[in-house]
Amino acid sequence: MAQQLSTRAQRLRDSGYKLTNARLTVLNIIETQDGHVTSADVLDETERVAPEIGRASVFRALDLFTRLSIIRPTYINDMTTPTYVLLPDGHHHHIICTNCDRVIEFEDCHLEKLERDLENQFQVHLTGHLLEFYGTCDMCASEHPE
Amino acid sequence: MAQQLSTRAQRLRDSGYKLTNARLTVLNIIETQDGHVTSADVLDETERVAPEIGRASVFRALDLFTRLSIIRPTYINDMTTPTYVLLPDGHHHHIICTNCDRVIEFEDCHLEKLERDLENQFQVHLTGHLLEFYGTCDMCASEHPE
DNA sequence: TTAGATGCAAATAGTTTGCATTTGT
DNA sequence: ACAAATGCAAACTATTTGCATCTAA
Repeated sequence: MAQQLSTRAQRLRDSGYKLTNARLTVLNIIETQDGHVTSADVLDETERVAPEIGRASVFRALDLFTRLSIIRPTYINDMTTPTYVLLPDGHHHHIICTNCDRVIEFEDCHLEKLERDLENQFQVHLTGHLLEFYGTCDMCASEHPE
Repeated sequence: MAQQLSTRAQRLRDSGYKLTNARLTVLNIIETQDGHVTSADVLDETERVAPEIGRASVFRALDLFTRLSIIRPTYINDMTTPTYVLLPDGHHHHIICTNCDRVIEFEDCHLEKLERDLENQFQVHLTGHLLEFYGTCDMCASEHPE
């Protein structure tokens, strides 16, 4: 297991979890496809890259990463399978077209102040956030007669 | 079908969808439990209230309401089943404790300006948004040795 | 050394489908 | 009247489980 340790991998270890081949492989896949991945994407890629890793371990890793706020499952276009998004610096933002399911990512959210206010108000310690806007994109607006 | 038409029901009709018993029942269930519901919750309640409504129609309704930004599926504590949240005025905000899965809702998000900026920047028409913060709540902070 | 993590394959759930029938408009 | 939506039950698909084995620390 001679993979480089990403910051996130170190975070895993710091939280007391073993850096196993399954976990590092899954993490690496998610980081490489940096953006949105479904469990199916990860399963396929894992199968290709390291077929000895079992399906269950992939799900266990996704679950663990979610609890650590490394990724976050959301529903993009599929009711059945979540799409996992990396929370690069603890946050992620995108616009989802509810007509064609296209995803547009954007950077600035200006939520730092709100985050601090909420921490004070509710006495919580916040580690990340996800902001999703829904609507129709330009292509759908023009094509769509309805 | 002598139910009162909620604003959302009218929105359904205005969008050209039929106001069927299945849809109105599901919508009513979600509005009544106003907050978070899983598909299982809705299925159970539908079974209780109107057993003649088929499972498939419930899912079809949830899917339709999602596309209309009336509700939005999210992951609260279950990787497998989405929790649907009402987007009361097109938006919803909450804090999820990644340790105990408690959900804290809050009102103000001050995202109106960002929303308008994004509409201009990407030429989209936005109908709603969801903002989730992740972290640990006060109770977990005190109990948690780790 | 040993608790924690894995891989496997079978079991479980959750959701979708196809189609004849019904229903809102 | 008739396209749209439904209910049903079977088919699917995604995820989880139990357990013997393995491995990172």
